[in-house]
Amino acid sequence: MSKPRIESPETSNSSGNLKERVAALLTQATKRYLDSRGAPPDTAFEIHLDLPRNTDHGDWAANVALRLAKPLKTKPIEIAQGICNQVEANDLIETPEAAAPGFINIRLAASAGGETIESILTGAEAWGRSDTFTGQRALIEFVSANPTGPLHIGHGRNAIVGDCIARIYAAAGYEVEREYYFNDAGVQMRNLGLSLRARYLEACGREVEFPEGGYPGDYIITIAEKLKGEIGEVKVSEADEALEADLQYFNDYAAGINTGEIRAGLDALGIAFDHYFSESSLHDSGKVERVLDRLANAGATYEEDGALWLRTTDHGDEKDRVLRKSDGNTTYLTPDIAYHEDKFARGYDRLVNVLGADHHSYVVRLKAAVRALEHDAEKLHFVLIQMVRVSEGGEEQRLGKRKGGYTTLGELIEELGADIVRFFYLTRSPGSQMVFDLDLARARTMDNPYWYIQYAHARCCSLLAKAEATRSAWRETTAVDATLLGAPEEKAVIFALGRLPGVVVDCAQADDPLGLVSYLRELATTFHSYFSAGNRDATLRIIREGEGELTQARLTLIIALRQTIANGLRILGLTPIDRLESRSAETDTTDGND
RNA sequence: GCGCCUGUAGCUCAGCUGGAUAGAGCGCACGCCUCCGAAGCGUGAGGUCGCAGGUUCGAAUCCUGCCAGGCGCGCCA
Repeated sequence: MSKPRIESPETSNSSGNLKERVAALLTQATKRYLDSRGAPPDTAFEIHLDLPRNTDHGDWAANVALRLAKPLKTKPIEIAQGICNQVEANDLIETPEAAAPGFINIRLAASAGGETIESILTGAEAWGRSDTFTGQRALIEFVSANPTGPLHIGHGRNAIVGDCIARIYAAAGYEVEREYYFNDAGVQMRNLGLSLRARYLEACGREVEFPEGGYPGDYIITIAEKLKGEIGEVKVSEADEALEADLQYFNDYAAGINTGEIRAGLDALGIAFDHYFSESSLHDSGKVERVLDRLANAGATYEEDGALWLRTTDHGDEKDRVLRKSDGNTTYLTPDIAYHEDKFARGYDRLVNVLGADHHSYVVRLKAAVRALEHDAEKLHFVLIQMVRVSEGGEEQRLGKRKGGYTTLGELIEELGADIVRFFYLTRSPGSQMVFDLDLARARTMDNPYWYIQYAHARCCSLLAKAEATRSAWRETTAVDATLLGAPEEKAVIFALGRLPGVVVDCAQADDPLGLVSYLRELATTFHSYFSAGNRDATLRIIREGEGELTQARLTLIIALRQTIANGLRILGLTPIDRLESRSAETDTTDGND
């Protein structure tokens, strides 16, 4: 049962999301058109608004008429014309035009531009947020790396994408919680303890064989040295019965340090979790056993070869999966099922799991288990994060935790700063493999899209400061005479501003922040273009001496623009910059080649 | 062998719930600062959307089969 949507006329959604309002107008018109020609009342249609490439085609184009041509057995252009005729008088859009082969082209009315700016200024920090998903709760599980070592650049991508999805969900109205899951009961943690034990003994001058499946990275040696510095050379028993107790000690010590580093890294990125959920708690509380019972009662399991199997093939898997091995231990899958049983019991409307693409086979398995438990698997979304490589000086390095040396997330943040790291991770779709271009990320030049967007924001600040400093009289207001903003460049800016709430909702539905990043780049381009138009044509300059009302209107537009860029950046977790440092300060080329 | 992801301009990538001449950034070639920051803007060259079929009024987008790259295929996690 989905909860009813809460209608709240005070949020920016109802007043600010032009796209939704235009779609509503067309929906009404289409219904009236269908009625007028006696079509069956259940005739299905959908209003889909596209951004046309060609500005002659207006601000939006709808293709309903083309889609209705077949069911109505009518020429699409006739349907388009019919729908256009049914659009009721309004102050939002100009009269729509039917265009061959059957598009409906929509152009915003000039007054809608004024409305957009007013929505932004009255919305202020809330502009861009909407109530589309208000009343719904979402749980975003991400990172979930075990504390067996520092976070690497792959985890970084997961962390940033997960956090941004959470932020975008929140902006689209969801009540969001972030969760980090630890597999702290498995062999990975045991291997960590064994690894530290070996390194500690080495540090004490003993010759030991490094454990199979252990973690060879240098960071374990560092931890071992730290440990030795604290406790000195303590006798470590080699007797089997003593090993487990020792191991627990080494394990806890290493996990403690690694966890601290992981949290510090996430903290540096501005990522905070609402819950840290541990696998061992599922065992302790009996939830693992309970979910096995539930699955058995549902008839989804069977015994074979001394093991307990789950019939995942009933739900599209290629083979059934073992839940409990013949040695009596559960597989890693079982506590994960219990974990998701727990998530569903907590009553979320949407569950998002952000995980590495190398775990994709897990998706079918887990969804099968969720279905077997009779939960709505549609609520469970997976975002698969593809591999990250780093390129520097034209060379690529491939990174793997088990191979030892690699770039950690911490090193990346230290060198570039949290915001640039965050931004660069977002410039590719999560499902595409990405090459993190270190040279470009370092560059404080026009090539770097991060600075390009920040420059647009800084330029707005600079203009407003200039207006303050000169005698151009203007006042902060939420009202604007949009008829003064009729230049094509101005209309382009206004229209672009109005898209923010819709972009955010689209990103939420796609579980992909890239659309918002692209939007901000386009918005920056639109503004830079407008600004530069003033260089060609002085009448388009924003601050015009002696033209108070015009300057007033243009500066109000700039305030709305600054607000929109700032809000877009903040939704992504980035901090808008008011003033860019002069470039000459860092012209000396630093070479890190020695 | 099977499954998932990817293949779009020289390079890195958008677009892929089908729509009007296929986009951006970088690189390349030109042009624009007595003037609100040129960290910018404008113009141009550059593409058989991996290949071959199919569905459709219409396919980069959907379906099928190939080809290439990545990842994963355990009573490991």
